[in-house]
Amino acid sequence: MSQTPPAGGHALAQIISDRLGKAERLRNRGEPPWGVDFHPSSSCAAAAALVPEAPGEEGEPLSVAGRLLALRSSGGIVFADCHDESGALQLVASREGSQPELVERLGELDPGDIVGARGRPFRTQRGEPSLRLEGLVLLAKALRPPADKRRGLTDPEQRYRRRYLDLLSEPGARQLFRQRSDIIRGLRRALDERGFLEVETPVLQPIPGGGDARPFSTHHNALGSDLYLRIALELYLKRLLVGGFERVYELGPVFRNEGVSPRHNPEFTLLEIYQAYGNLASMQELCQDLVGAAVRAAGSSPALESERGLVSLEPPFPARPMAELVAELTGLDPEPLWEDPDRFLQEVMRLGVEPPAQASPGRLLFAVYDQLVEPNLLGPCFVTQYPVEVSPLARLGPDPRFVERFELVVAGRELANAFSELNDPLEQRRRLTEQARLRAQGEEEAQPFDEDFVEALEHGMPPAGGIGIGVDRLVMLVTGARSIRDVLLFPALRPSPGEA
RNA sequence: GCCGCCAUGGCGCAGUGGUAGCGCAGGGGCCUUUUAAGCCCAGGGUCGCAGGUUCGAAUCCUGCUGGCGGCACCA
Repeated sequence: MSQTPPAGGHALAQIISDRLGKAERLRNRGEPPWGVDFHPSSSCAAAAALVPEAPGEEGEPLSVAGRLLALRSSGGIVFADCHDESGALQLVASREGSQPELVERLGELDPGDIVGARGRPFRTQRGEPSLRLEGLVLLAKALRPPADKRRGLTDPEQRYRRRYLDLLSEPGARQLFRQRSDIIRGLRRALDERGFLEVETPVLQPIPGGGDARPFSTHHNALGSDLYLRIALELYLKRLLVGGFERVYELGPVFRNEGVSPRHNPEFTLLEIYQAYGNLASMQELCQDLVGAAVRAAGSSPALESERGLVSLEPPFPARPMAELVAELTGLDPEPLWEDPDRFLQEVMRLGVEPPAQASPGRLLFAVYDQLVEPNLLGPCFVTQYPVEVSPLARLGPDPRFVERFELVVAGRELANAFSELNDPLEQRRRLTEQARLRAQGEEEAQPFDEDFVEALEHGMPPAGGIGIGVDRLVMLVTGARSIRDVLLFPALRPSPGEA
């Protein structure tokens, strides 16, 4: 390994080469730059708390481990900021207070290096909690420098592509992902307390059902069959209701072969819950409870600043039929138009709404709601009475044009989707047959027919309530994140040219 | 998939037609209490990629790649 920097080379190449040289010199001295064990007795934050108040006084010896993010050498004294997950502690080596060798060794380390340090806690003249070094061991030499110490990593591409650098240089990033974990744990705890069983169903499915979305496809070599990554959890969880489990949920990734945006990632985390002998009312209550659990777990206030304005997540959330919201917010009353689809279509187009391919009254109503009402609905609001045409898995309501379904809308976004589940196998067969017909006509998002699922219903599924919650969007809402990429550790990006 | 904006040393930025500059980081040196330490010295990029216009392009044009935002689809 050459120790001479390349003449006229790239700055980064020079840095790496220089650091490699340092690593090599350490190795030659019998100090391996990687792979040494070290077990700190204390976290940096805990050590800082043990520092005596009086200047000049020293505490009992202890050890910490972490990454050096700044080194300041001033002649015979060297300061280094050691960071671990808990916080930071300043390491100090001075000719009068430590072995001279330690001053030397600390001084030749680089920002980014991970070290183990032993010493006595004390306070510097300026009052900074510090550790007077009595021992120092390099645990991992960093060959590349950390991000800019002043500004951190501001290029969003780099933040997402090399998340570890973002986490390292932005304390807020780590905090956000800790909140995400807290929220997910809060949801699980709330469900566990209510007697729900967490299950795992296939990610690879022969028929990707339960939602309207285009799937990713793959192939199983040994089986010689095509498989799809699941777009929803619904049909397998309902099979479990047939099987006698009465309260089940699954929280995990689903995959949709669709566009990427600040609110969409091709893989995202979905929570689906099914409760035998539940209905729409029990799902509303559960939904409110879970949103509340998420807010509490995140340590957030129920009064949240969203892109659309201030939102209060204090229950209860009001419930409003879709047709009522449309009439109120667009002035278009769907009721008198229901028997006159042609006029309905005209009125819809007059509002500037892109009409659906199949212009039935229900689809027209949904189009107006979807394009004009939902995006402007601050909420929280349970939007109820969805047209049957757009809800092939939900039970009909008293008015057979509509199903017993709600979506929870907050700040113009769907946060949850719930039904009284359809358990009539004959009706389900008709609805899925209709979906298959639309699919054959080229509607790629219509649901494929799943004979095995219908057969399961023919064995008898108890009446049930079910709900799906977009976990990433819930996390965004309660943490105030603007982009879904901010709440996903490794969001979807195109492969960079170098790794394509 | 469509539209708009962006792309300069490791990081953050300036430079809108005459052959690139600043701060941080990195290298050498001074300094025993610093904490965005300070001071001195030297170094590093041909300006995302490929073409084109021009006597001459980081700077104008075209295409491509990547990112961001919006639309479409959806959660």
